Amino acid sequence: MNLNQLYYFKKLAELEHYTQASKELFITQPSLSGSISSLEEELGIALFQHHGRNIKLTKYGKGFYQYVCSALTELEKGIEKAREKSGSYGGVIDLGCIPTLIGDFLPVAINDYLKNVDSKTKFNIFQGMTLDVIEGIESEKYDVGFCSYIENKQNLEFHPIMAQELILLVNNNHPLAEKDSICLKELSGYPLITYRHSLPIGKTISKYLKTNHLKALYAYDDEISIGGVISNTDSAAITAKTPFLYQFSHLKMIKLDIPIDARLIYMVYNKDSYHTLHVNSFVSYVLENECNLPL
Amino acid sequence: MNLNQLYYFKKLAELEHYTQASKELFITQPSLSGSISSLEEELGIALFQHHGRNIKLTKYGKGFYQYVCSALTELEKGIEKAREKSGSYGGVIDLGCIPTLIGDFLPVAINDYLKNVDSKTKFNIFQGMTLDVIEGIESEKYDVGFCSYIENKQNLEFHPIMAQELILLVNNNHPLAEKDSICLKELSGYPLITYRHSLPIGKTISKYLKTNHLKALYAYDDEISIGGVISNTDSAAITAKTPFLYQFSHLKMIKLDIPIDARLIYMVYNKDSYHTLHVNSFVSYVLENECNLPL
DNA sequence: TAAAAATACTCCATAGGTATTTTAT
DNA sequence: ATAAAATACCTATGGAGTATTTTTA
Repeated sequence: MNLNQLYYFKKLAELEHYTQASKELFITQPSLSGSISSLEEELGIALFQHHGRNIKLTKYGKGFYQYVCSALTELEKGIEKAREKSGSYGGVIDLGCIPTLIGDFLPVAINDYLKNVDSKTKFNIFQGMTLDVIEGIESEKYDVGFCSYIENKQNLEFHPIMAQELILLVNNNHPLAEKDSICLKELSGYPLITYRHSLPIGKTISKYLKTNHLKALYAYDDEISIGGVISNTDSAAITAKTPFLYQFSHLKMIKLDIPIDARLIYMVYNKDSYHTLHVNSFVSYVLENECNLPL
Repeated sequence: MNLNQLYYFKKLAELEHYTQASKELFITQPSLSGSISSLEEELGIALFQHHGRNIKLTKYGKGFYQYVCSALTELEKGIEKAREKSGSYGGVIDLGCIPTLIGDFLPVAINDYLKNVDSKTKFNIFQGMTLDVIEGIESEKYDVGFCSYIENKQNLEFHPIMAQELILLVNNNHPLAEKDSICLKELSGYPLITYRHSLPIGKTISKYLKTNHLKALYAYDDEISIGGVISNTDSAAITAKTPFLYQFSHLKMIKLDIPIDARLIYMVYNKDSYHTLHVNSFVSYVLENECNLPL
């Protein structure tokens, strides 16, 4: 038995006419006849019967037809899914991304790619914390991730794509609100909040605070939470400068003496995973055109 | 693409080891390697990737695997169903049968066939009125039917297989209960019931009653209904003598002057339909061994 | 070095083609 | 006479084989 026999059988079952079916199948009538004969022989049962000079499906052919249809449909779905990942255009790319890039870097990168490289590519975007993104990359749920750096991941390839400036955030009533820039050591005595310590950015900030003997409340996951708190308390926050913060009025962003490359965001992918041409193409494009690194 | 490639892919996806898979598939490792390569090429996507000297399914291979599995499962179900109808033994035969033979003729015929010809045959028995049986034969729902004769069915082949004696049925209190045999014309004046006129047996009986200027209530579908009525009224009934009547006590069966072959029951099948070897074998067996006709 | 997969090539089975015959309208 | 399917025969593609090389643990 082979796949063509099944396609031939399906068509013949629908038309109940060898000559007609053979035309639609782009084979000759004797070829179709032989193909069906050998299928019937292999099954040990007549799928078609003669009614005068014409043919009709038998009871058994009708039964077999149902199974063949669903088998072929299922197979074709599989082929289509596989092909939509490849093909010369129109691939599918699954992206994992931390919140801070979702509204800013990522749509720009994707739009540029669609405009300049392949407008038929479909992007599935999943949002999550860095650890979620990394897990998705390792499990191959995502093709490419955008997140912080994580150590001891030999199978992952990290490429820095942008630096986020770390700033001091206060509301307009805060005693430091007058300043445009400030040193970390001047913060001593002011209540400070920042990201949860389990996040890479929390760890990074913690490093700078410790060398300056500063304490802080490490409790937040993202800039929106931090912005909300700062709007309504007299705490100050160390946070990444992102467009999310612009939604709050009455906030003041103050430059800090933290190196511009202290907080880097990376594009990451699994070195051991197979990637489609589309994925590779997107990765290359981002590396060459969308990186925004200091110096 | 061909079916073997799919079977090969499935096995390789499960074992993730070419040499091992090729053994289980009874082909050589290079053959398997080539087969999978061409499948990957046709799909335009890598289904497996290298991990050192071993291989692993890719994300895309995993997706494709799901579809291939269900397609192959579906196909195999179809093949199995088709083969179970044929095969050298163990076929399936669908029978339609009127109630009067269900408990008597049919189980005997089937048991004899299972004992003497093919013990692996499976019989699906469906009960219905003659017209239901005929409809099932015409629609190929049934392979073989047992029922009365119906006219103007050129595509159906009827073979008489038994005669049922038509008798007068009364209860023990009936004035005629003393008699062992009686002529139809002696029934004038007694209330009579019999089968519904829409049934073939009702038509047959009606013919004999009319030639003797007798009237009757044509209202019943089967012998059990008739037996029940006769047990509890002082009507008499013209009915077929069947084992169903033995469940009633206090009933008397009286011979009538109706020819023994007035009521014939037929085996019927569709001349235009394809029949498996098993069906043909059963039909022949019944004709040769289970017929019980007068003279 | 040994185990695994890929490559190079060879061969034959068979899918599909052409020409023709058989069957039924 | 004609339309439909089956049969007979032929050809060429490609599926599977053997022998060998490449890769990597």
